[in-house]
Amino acid sequence: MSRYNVKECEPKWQRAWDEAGCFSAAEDPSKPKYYVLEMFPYPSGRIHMGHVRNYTIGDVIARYKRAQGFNVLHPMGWDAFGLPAENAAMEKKVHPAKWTYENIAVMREQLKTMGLSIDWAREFATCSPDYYRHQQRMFLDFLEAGLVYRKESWVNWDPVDQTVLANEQVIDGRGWRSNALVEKRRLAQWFFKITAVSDDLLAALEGLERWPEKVRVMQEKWIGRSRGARIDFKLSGGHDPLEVFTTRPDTLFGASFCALSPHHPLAAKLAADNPELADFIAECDRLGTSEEAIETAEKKGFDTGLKAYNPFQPDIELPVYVANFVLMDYGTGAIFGSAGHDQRDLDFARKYDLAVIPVVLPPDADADSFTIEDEAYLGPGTIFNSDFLDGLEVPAAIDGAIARLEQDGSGREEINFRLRDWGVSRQRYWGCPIPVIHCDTCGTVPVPAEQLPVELPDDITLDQPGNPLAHHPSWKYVACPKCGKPAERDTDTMDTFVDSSWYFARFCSPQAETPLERGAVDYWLPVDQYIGGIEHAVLHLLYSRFFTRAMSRCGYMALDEPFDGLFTQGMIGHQTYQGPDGAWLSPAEVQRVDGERFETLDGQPVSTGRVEKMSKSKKNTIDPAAIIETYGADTARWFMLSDSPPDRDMAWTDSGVEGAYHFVQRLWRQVLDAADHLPAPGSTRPEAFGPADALRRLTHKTIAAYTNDLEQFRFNRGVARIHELSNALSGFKAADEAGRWAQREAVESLVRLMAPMMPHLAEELWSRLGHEALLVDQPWPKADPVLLIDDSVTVAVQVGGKLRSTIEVPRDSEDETLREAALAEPAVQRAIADKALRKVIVVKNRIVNIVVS
RNA sequence: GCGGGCGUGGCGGAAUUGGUAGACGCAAGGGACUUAAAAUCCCUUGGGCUUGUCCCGUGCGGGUUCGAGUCCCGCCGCCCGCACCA
Repeated sequence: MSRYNVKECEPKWQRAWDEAGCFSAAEDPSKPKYYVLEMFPYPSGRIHMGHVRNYTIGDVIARYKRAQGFNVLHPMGWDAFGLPAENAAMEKKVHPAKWTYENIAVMREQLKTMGLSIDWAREFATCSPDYYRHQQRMFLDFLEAGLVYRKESWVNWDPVDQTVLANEQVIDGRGWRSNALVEKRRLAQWFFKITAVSDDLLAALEGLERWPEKVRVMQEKWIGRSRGARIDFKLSGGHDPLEVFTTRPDTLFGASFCALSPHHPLAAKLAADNPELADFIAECDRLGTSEEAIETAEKKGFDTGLKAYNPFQPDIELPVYVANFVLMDYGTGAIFGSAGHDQRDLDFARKYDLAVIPVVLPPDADADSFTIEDEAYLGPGTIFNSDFLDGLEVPAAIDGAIARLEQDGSGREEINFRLRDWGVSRQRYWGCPIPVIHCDTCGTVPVPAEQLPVELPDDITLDQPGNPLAHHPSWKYVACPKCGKPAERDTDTMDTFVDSSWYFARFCSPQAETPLERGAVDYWLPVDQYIGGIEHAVLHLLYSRFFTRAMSRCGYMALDEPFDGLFTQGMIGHQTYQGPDGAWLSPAEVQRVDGERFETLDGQPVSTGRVEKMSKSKKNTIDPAAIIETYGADTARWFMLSDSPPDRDMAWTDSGVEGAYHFVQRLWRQVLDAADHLPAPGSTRPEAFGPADALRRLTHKTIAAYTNDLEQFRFNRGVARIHELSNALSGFKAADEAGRWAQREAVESLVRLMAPMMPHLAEELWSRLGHEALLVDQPWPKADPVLLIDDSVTVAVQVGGKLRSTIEVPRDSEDETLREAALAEPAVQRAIADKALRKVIVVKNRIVNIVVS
């Protein structure tokens, strides 16, 4: 028996598709478009299993939509700027550009072996001046539109990577790449004004119906809108009033102190002639922002001696503290403490022996006896101890308090966001240069359009810490474009998340002389289906949403949301192995004998750990290139789609891959066996089908259900249906011409349906079935509705809710017929025995339940 | 602590959205073919026993219903995200 020759067939069909130009996309207003995009890869060196899963899912969708008649755009590119290139440059003494482009070359070839339906003519790398010059152009447009600005601010400084990080890039107080404890520094930085659209970014989340709920919730939390009031507290000692922000103005009558952030300007002012306070502030800074520090930090305060006066109770003196738990970058950097109804305020009040005045009475509590002990009361209730607010429910009291503050002129309603503007300056070489020039006379001057791109110099030295662009002997020295006097370029480069915030739009017209071509983006955008990892739920996906709005404001497009549908795939894990000494072992170093695992080299017993995300440190990675080399791309793709739902984490197993490979070979044999005696393609179908009807029904049911599975990303269910049809075919023997026709229909449908998942095998089988034209150009099969409905159905018969029998009856039999047939079953009679019939529930085509007493 | 998700055989997972629990696959066991192995094909496979179309069974305890993996209430466990946001 012949075997399917993967090594011959896969390259053969890849060439055939390529030569026929199957996947090159062009605008065609007469056809509905469909833009499928997977998150583009960082060129780290080799593709990994996460890529294989990501691009397999995307390719299934792209090929399926194409077969359905959509004009599909499915491009690929490289997120090519970033730190690893600089690190590699330092370690291996190779230029970041060389390292990056060599990696791209390797990964491009690896991706091509997967047989993806990609329009490679649109490929680009973000590190190319042909890409980043347009990014510089847009940066300047944003600057002009007021969406970019420069300011000095406290920033997150990563001492290992020697660069600034955006808030989004600080995870648990550590740099997202280096994992180093982040420090606070004050630097002049460029910012994208993402807060200008906070409200819209939040409100529009609701319209993203084809996004995972989880991602929308994460973005909602990140944007963090809260409604409250900004209130002026008069201060003693002739100071300006203290502004505080609160979401609970209803608790103002419970105020017992005020507290400032250690970074608050007033704190600094007071510290100037109060050394003890200065010491306290310094101590707060030392504690830092690390997770441990925050977790264990006790609430601490320093009494400034100042007094504050609540606008509703101007006669009561409130002490003013500087407190370590008050954040400078939220609200106004100052709070009032309402100890009864905020846990932090309560902890603080107990520690410094301040008043605790409850002002919200829980629904069933008694005003005379209600007290606060160790837990603040945060729930709903009625206001008391609060003058004009007494008797109001909390929401009404909030409104009432705000109204009174506005009336008095001592405060106003305010909406606050957690979201901060996006700091994009990075003190690194391998990124897009920020196209501005600093002139002593003219200040910050944009680089004139005709001087773009500001290109990175090639001759750099990476062996000293800090920014190579700043060290470069000549690069930064230029004449001011305005006055002509000597000036300096900005030596920072943009955060690489800027590069990935608009690449999806650039794919629409990758060769355009302008950043984007209006006709192309209007036709292709938004991306209809975006696919990638959940790890970008906030960062990349939020930045892209901002960028799309910013690009629209600057006239590049007329669109708010870049990604109509989003699918986040799960991670790929593998079992972990450890030797007797606890050292991690790679799967290749482990052998299985009689169900036990041993080290291949020395036969030492191996302990098997849980399935964990593939990582170099645990040595549980599998190189996809090796898998494709051995089994072929179709096997790898099929296994990726087989068992686990695509949004869930999955485990890579040898036996799973082998199972997929066996199925590839089985399909090959099955279709070839059948091909020999099937009627030729194009001959006429006999009138009567008779005995072959069951196969025809299954074929059409499979088409309908499988199509539905693909629409819903239920690939594992689809795979099972292919198995089912294949199983039915292997038990099928054609008795006559009609049978052979049904068989041909089943086989060809099987091949057409599996094509998005296993494109090479399907194409080969299609040609072996006698077809001249490429399968990839064949339309998606349509299910015949008549064949989806069975003539007879199996109805379950229960007695008292327990299954006792099943009956085979004509479809849509009358209730009475079902009832009688059910009662006639011997097993049913036995179950009823001498009990009285109470009632019989009949659900047409489904079930009969006989209730006895 | 807050928010979200999940809990079904040895394993990955199905279950028409309240109607025959365990589709499909993996693993395991048995058999056929073969001098043998590989490959392939066939059969068995949730647990139990009294082998009956019997009993039990979808994390645990209750409830609603003719009927619950699915809905409601209360627990337990795991995973993910956020975390001094006033």
